[in-house]
Parts: sequence; C-alpha cells; structure tokens
Amino acid sequence: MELEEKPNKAVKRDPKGVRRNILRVSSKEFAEYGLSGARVNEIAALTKTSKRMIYYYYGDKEGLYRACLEAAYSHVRAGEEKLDLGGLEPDKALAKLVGFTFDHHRKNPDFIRLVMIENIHKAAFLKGSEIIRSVNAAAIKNLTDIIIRGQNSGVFRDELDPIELHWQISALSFFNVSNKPTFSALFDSELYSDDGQRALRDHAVEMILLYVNYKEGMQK
Amino acid sequence: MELEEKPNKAVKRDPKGVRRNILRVSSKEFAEYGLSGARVNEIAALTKTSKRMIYYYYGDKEGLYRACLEAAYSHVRAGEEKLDLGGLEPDKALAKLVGFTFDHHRKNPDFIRLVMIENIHKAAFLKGSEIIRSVNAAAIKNLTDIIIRGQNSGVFRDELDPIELHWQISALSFFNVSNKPTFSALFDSELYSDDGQRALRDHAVEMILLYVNYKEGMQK
DNA sequence: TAAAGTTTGTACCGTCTAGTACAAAAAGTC
DNA sequence: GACTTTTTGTACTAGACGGTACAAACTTTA
Repeated sequence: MELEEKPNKAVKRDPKGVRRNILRVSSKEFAEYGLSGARVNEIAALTKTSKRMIYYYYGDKEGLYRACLEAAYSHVRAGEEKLDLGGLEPDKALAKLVGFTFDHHRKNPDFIRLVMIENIHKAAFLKGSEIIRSVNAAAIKNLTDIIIRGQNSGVFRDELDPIELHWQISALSFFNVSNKPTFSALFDSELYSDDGQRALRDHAVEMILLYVNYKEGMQK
Repeated sequence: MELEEKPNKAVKRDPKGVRRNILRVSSKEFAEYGLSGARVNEIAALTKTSKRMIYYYYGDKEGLYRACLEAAYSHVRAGEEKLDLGGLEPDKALAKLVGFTFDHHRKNPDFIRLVMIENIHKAAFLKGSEIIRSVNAAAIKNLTDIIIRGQNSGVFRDELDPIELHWQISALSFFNVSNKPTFSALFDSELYSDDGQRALRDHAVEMILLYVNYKEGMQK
C-alpha cells in the first residue's frame, strides 16, 4: 500500500514513482546477479517503464548501480534511527542493539548482497558517494554513547573502540546472511532453522556482552 | 621455485603443468572479477598456453570456475592439516585454532573472494562438488575434539555445538577480509593497520574463549 | 606401429548487450 | 502560451564475448 498509485486522474507523469520503480526493480536484479551479471534489458522488462527512461534518469548501468547502493544505505539508516537506546542501561542497550542488527541484516538479504557485491568491486562505487559517511556515523555515535555510559558506571572494560565494536557486531550479523549459501552447502546443520537462528542470535549477543564486561582477573 | 620447469629435455608435453598454469591464472581472474566479470580471452592471454587448451581441458567457462573452486578448497585443507592441536590444553588449542584461522584467511584473500563469489551464486557450484565435505569435515573434527576435552576437564560450558563454534570463528575471520573494502571506505580507522589487525585478532581469540568458558552464575 | 592423448594457431560465428538515434507528444511550470 | 520536463516506442549499432571449426603435428603409451 504505497501512495504510488493514481495522483489524480491521468496516471501519467509520475517522475518520482518511475524512479522508485526503476530503483526497486534494479536493486533486486543487482542483488541477485551482481553488477556485471545483471542485465539492463531484463531490468527494463521488469519495470513499468522502458529502457529509454532508465538511461534518461540514470545515465548508464553504473549510475543505476550507484543509485541502488545509495538507496540501500539510506534505507538502512532509516531503520536504525528508530532505535531508542538512551533510556536503557548500557548492558540492555547493547544487547538490544546487537539483537537488532542481527535481525535487521537477516531481514534484508538484498542489502547484504549489494554490500557483498560492492566488496567484490573493492568498494569502488562506495568511495565516491557522500551518503555513506552520514549513515554509519549514526551507528558509531549510538555505540559510543553506550560505551561511555557503560564505562562510567563501571560495568564495561576500559579499552573499547566503538569502531572495533561495530566491526565485531557487524561480523557476526553480516556473515550469517552473506555466507549462508556456502555454509548450508558445506554442513548438515540446523543453524539456519528457526531454532538455530535464535541460538546464533542469542549467542552473538552473549559474546559481545561477555567481551565488553570482561575485566582482568575475573574468575568464576 | 616449483618443479614445473623442464621435465627432461624438450619443454613440451607437460599436461599437469599446463593445467596448473591455467588454474593459477584463472583463479586470480575469477577472484578479481567474479564469474561473469572474468573474461576467458583475458585468462587465455595471461596463460602460457592458448584459449584452445582451456576448452580442451575444462570444457567451458563454468567448468573452469568449478575447477578453481575445488582447487582453492583443497589448498585450504592442506594448510589446516599442518596444525597439531592434540598436545595442547583445550584453551590453548582453541586459541591457536582461532588465531590460525584469522591469519590464514587474512593471508589468502583470493580464496575468500572465491567463496564470496560462490555465495553470490547461492553456492550453486559448491553443491555439485564432492571435495567440499571432506575439507570441512576435518575442521569440525578438530573442533569437536577440543570441545570434548574442554568439557571433560570442566573448563568449557556444556552446551557447545562444534558447527556453531566453527561458524563463530569463521564469521570473525572471514568478515575481516571480505568486508575490508567497504569497511575501510566507511570509517577512518586503524583497524586495518598492523596494530589494528593484531588487536582484532587478539580480541577474536578472546571473545571465543570467553564464550566457551562462560558458565551460568559467573561473577567478577 | 597403431592408437590415444596433447599442443599450437588462427580465423571465425552467433549471440548477447550496453547504449543511442530518431521521432513525437503529453504534462506540468511560469 | 512559451518553455521545460517527462514519457513512449522502436529499431539499431558497434563491440564484446563465449565458444567452435579447421588443420596439423608432435609425444607418449602399449
């Protein structure tokens, strides 16, 4: 139920809608087949409009890919901003953040695949974009707040780098989605059943919390 | 210094050498550009032999890609078998295994990239291969031994799944290489300097050990 | 010595594919 | 009502690319 349909009477003339439609279709195609694997003709065919319009708005294939990438990151940012962690104790806030990240990645495999593809291309297109900085700055800021509060109340260890912590959370959440195909092919396991995913999620939260709470000389 | 050169007098007639040469070149190309991104003509040009021979031995592009994938996994297996963890205490053995995995992935980015590409293709080619099972069965067996010994001596928690533990170790080691480009592009950090990598490695070991050693009711 | 496997080299083919030319008109803007 | 933006649709091109045809000879094996 998007407000994409029928502005007034003549359905025509809906630039934003057309762009959105193109972006939605091409994001799926790029996520599915990669930059060189996706076909402009196929994208155009799946669109409500024509190949002509794709080139009209995005110039060329790479421009379209770049737009998909930026849209994907923007979408992620929108999701993360809904989290309100300020009112929670540091432990709880961090636990919630890790759980959220794990779930979020899991629910957005197309985004993960776009990032995988971008990594295959050595982040060549990400480097030229402005949107990126802002998106991830927010994530780091969230984490920094939590870390400082945790350290001030004496429950977190001293030497914690927000970016490194973000790396660790991302690793456990990203790998779960990115490597699901090979991992499933290599092992007969229940890791990707509902129960397995719940366990992986809980243990990811646990690992991160154990790590930040750890202090020299801790014993049973 | 490989024993690839000069079998006897006439340099000609070296089927294995030719295959190895083709495989080495094409692995690099596939790792660099992906399955659809790599060019058979380019691979042939970089080879000592001709495009004709590539098709003679590998049939088609996909056959060549499959061969690269299998060769890569076999190579990894060879590396892992050199580890001797039986003589170490469970803690030490696990620490060594995690450190080894982290370093190994780091030193073999082409292998990581091939696995990334295979994941993009939903493991379509891995599924048809026999080599896979054996390669990773060894890794799981190593882990299972360590876990059992750790549990018997009372230092490891009870509910530990070897495959899940392998997943966790892999996540921290794999992500480090696979997402280096985007992560570096997104953050100004020292995580990929020598010091940063040392820290990431040490902390990965620490996280895994804290996790397996954790027991309900542990306190400072 | 017969047979099978290996190697070289070029030219080519059919298809796919990103991108464009051209032509035209409707819808919004000011 | 002049002007800009958006939209439609087809046919095409120029090049790239995977793969093959053809022709021939050399090496090893049995």
